Amino acid sequence: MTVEYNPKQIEESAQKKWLQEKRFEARPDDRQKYYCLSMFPYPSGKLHMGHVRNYTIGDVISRYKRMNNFNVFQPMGWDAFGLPAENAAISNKVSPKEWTNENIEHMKKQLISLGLGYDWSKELRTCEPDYYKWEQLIFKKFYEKGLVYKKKSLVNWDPIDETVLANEQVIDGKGWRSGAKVEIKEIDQWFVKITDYADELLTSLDEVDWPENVKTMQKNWIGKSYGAEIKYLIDGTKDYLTAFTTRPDTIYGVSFVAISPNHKIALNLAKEDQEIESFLQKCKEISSAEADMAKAEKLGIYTGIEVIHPLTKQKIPVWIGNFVLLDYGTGVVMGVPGHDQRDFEFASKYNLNITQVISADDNKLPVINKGSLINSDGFNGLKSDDASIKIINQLHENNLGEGLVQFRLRDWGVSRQRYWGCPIPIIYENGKAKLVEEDNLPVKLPDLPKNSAPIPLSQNKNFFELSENVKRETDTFDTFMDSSWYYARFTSANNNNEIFDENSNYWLPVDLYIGGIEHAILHLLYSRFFHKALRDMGMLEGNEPFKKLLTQGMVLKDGAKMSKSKGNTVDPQSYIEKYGADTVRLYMMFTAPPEQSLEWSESSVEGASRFIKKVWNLVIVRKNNNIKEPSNFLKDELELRRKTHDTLQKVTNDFETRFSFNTAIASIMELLNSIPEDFKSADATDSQKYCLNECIIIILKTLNPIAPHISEYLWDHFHNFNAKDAIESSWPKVKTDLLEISEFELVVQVNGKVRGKAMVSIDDDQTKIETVAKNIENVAMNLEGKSIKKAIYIKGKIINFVV
RNA sequence: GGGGAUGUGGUGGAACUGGUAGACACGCUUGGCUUAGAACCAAGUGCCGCAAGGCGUGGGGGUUCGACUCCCUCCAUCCCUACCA
Repeated sequence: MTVEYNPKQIEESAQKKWLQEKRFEARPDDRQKYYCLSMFPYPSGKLHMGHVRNYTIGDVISRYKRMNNFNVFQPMGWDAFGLPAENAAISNKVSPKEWTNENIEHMKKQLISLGLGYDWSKELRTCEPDYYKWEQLIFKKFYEKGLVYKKKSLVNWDPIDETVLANEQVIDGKGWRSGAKVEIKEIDQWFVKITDYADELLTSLDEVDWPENVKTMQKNWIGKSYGAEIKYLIDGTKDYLTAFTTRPDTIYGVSFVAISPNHKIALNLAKEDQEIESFLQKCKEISSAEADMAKAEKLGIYTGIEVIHPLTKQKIPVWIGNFVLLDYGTGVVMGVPGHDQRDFEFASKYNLNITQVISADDNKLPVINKGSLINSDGFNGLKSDDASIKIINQLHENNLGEGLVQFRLRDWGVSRQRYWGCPIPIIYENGKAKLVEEDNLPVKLPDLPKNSAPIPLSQNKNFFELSENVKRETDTFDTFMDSSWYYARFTSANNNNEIFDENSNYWLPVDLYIGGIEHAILHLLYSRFFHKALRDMGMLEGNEPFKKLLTQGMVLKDGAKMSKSKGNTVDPQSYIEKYGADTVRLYMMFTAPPEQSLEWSESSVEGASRFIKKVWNLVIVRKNNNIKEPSNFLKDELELRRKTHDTLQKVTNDFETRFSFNTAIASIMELLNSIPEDFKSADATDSQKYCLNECIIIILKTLNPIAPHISEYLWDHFHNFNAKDAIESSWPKVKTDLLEISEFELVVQVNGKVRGKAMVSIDDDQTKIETVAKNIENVAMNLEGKSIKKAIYIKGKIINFVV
């Protein structure tokens, strides 16, 4: 009579036990530390599949490391400020605070029910004054270090709702709620000088163990380029337009200069010229998102202004182009239609000159690649790179330009005109910005009146008006500020006197950071910047926050990201209830490798559940009777032992070097399938029982990080609650002497096609192998009447006859 | 537009260093058990073909004794693009 598997009961009691015995609460000790961090969630209401996947990966690795005697720290918290809380407040009439805290309580229960081994004593919520007080302090230190400044910048403005819209709230140029045509508006905002660290953010990527693709994305985002700033005298004035270019070698091909619609000159012209005014209006209709701007049709208008080419002294028209960004470089570009795709299209459209100044094999314009110069008086025949240097030198001599390093990276605008965020700790005395004194931190976010929609701080007089001449800043921080340093605060989470402490130096850096690939650039870049700035202010040690990075792919359904708008979401909760957390965890880890996207499949969950039940049925009916190791084993016994240790070796390797959990699980399944029936029967011999016990122990141990509840339960059961070691410690060791093989299956190919197989000894030399291979009937048939040119033998694998 | 990925049976995926393509699982088919179904167990399952055999890793080309793997080129899908987190 077997006992039925009841996941709910087993899992709840295990989770209760772990919390009671504080199994996952970490403190510094003598062991090697391992800080394993998964990106904390936005508390949107309930866990989604992406969370389940992310956190399962983190927990599996944490538990594996714990079994290998690491001192593991795995905390969890909440990225609790942000836009969705305000949206919920408007539609559900609950305060963002209540909504957020209720969500957190619910999601925390869900995380616990997944069996995730977090140190909840270090839990953080970014919306708590205890947390953001320190964020305000960091801002203060940034300010004092000169890393903060205010400047005008562009936002999406909804004229009906009178609010600033996020890019995602702008749909087809209209506000998502009001439907009003969105306007681009310029307002004064706080910026953090991340560009001061541009070079180091680039070079210290070499210090981290991150996926190459993420490093490449960051490098390209920072975008260090070498080029020149070239001055074009505005005809009839003494003023210059300065353009940055990475291709000074193409300067003789310049046929127009384009300025941004937000450039001072454009704005001035618009005051007097109706046509330009309406053109600028039109430009404002495109959302400020880069992707939208890039997709928009390239449009321009002639300004009537001409500039003097610095070398040829010819007159060149100045255009306003909707593709020129004010924030990048100088807001002015030189148009070289012969050698730039976008300039080529623009020039073709408006009938501007197109001159070829770089030669190419087929001379089909535009020629994007570098080459030799032509039509460039005095520089003809030079190679591009060489010519660039000489041209820069000549410009420099004439005070018309100079070589320059330019970054694509822009300073970080941290101001948000919203309620549910961390207040920026600034006071204006007679309009002059002043930091809030440290003793007066935190500047608390005011509560809202009951049942009130969120009121921006700028409309909350009680908050901002301290006296007639003294007002508070009413912008709140970008939520990326909140998430840029939480990894460090976890290490000192309960210290109310200091932002960081000696525990921080023990735990940091994060040994493994796990999160979605969608954060590959912004969040990771901001956190790296914070770490470096905090280091330079003496608050943290080390150059980089995250030593190793694992970017997990997304969970898809029907080939698309799960989202409410597409209506293709799958709620993990029902699966946890139906199958248990162990099955959900196993499914998540089995279905795809961590880095790849995972296509949700209902029926595959059944498969995971079936395997869990098979393990249950195997172990629940037997006990480890401490059978002594026999002196001799029969062939099939040795075979099972070999398979057992082979599996252990494979799983260890998959965990340790590849994070390849799907293949690890596949090999555990294979091991379970390979147990001979008679080993499991009631009249099995002691020696068979010994081998089966060994196999069960390895299965339970290797399964423990993935399915911790059932494996721990069965472990205790199997050992009569009297095991020598706890399952959650001591990863088993491979008995390598069991793995040696004396013969293998040789694959025989003729001209690369498989024609036969034979068992041969691993020690046979090539001559002997050839003889055996030629004697295989099908091989002989294929060799008949042909002469063998050569035979290639790869030891332990294959022989290929070339005929 | 720019940047980064991915593409293998009906499905998710495996093949780690250029050496048997399709491990493991889902699904499906047949059989067993059952009054019936569910569950479970056994066998089969890349495609074409009665078979011998041939074809086959997004398309086309190349390197190699040998290519899912390396090179060139084209196509499709996904992520990021600075105010979603």
